[in-house]
Amino acid sequence: MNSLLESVDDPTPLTVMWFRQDLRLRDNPALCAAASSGTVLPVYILDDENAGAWKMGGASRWWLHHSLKRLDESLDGRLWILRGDAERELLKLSAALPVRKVVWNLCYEPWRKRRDEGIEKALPEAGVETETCNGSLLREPSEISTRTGKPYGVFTPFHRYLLTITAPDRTLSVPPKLSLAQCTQPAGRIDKLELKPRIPWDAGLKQRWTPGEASAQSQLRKFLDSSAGEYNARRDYLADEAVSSLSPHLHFGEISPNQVWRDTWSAEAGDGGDSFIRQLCWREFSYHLLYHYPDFAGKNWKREFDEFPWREDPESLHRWQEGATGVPLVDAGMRELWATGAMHNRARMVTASFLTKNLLIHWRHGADWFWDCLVDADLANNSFGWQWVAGSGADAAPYFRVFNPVLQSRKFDPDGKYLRRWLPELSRLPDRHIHAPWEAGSGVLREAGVRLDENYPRPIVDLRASRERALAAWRTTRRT
DNA sequence: TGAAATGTTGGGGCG
DNA sequence: ACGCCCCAACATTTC
Repeated sequence: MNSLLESVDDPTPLTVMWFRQDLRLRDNPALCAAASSGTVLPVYILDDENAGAWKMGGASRWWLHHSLKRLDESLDGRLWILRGDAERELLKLSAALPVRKVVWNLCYEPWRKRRDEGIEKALPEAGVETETCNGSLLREPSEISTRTGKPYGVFTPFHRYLLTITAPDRTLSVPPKLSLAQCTQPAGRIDKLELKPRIPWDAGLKQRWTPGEASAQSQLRKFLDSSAGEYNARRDYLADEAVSSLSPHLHFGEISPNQVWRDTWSAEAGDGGDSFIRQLCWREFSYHLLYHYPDFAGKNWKREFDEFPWREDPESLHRWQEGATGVPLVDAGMRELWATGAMHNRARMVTASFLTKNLLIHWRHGADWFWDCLVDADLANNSFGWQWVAGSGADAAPYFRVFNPVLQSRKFDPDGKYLRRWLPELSRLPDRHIHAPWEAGSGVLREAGVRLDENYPRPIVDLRASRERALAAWRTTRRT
């Protein structure tokens, strides 16, 4: 605390801009609100104490490290870094500095909502004002309901409604003229959060991603200028780079969904644009559900799945995690995840279907692994996606919709480009056989240098038999 | 934002 | 020329 006090050389009342999932200056309503009330002290608090089971995973921490560095640079090195229980830290800060007010954009994870409610009481009791804004969603989940006043449980009407209330555009908040507080912390304070991995496994992440607001802006620009028009037609093709790759930027709030929405409409990208906007609406939908059903991240939304006979099978789970199931598309996806911290959406669906249906392993195990590996790990989206595939979620795929990873592979990676990128041991197999090496003749395999069970495994489950097993399991718990 | 089983149709080979 | 069979191609149903 002494270092805090010493750094104060100015008694001007301060407004704290508490950065959370909004690591940007552009279109940041809370930052604008803070700037308009005077001298701003920008603060970030790494609060692992309140996150519980949802403490940020390894890949996300890597991203956060770099994003904080960029944000700090854009704030002339004035970003104030704290760590620990946010309420305690804010109270300490307010006691040490002349803080008049704390402003932030809302978050919607149950643990954050609970914590923030406490802070909204505690700060005023300590004589500090608070103000909250909406900076992470198109619309506040609390403002949206069906005609009967209940939360939406089906995507299509939710989507339709969102289009009517949000189109044609929304105003972006203007980047403020910031008057930053004249106090600084010692250098190296971001490094001290120890967000970067101790053993350097982050080479692939570095190569794939550039965290930060500037990168988010150029990524959106690039997407809208080059591939948005073809997004609808090409987004499912695994080897194409037709997707926006904005998910981690959106998750950390390096760009606002509001701006993405607006810029996409103005780009007039036809059905490619519509289709992309629709994805943005899926994001809103998962936040809507998490907000209204705080159990959504941990529990089956459809309660009949509580009796589903999931298998405990650590060995198979491990093979799935490391991309050694013997099913090329599943392994390619899992290796992409491990190497880059992200996975093509089509591959997410296929790998998740394989885990929950062919392997009959609980979606929570899959969600936990993704949570740790994804740079875009997002409680709302990740939980929603897993429950959607597993069939236990709101407006989910019906359980019997089992993906056949070989057919998906042939359809969405016809020339095996994606498979070859992630499975070099199979790269010499001809297109015809790369999707299912165990079905290739021994001559073909020899020619390509593939030795089953030696340099590439046979499938750990029979696809047809495991599909039948899953359907049988589902029939035992089904309520009609 | 499925896959597989089952049903239907129509062209072509062939006795 | 005709009926029959095969089977690809497409449509429908079921899980």
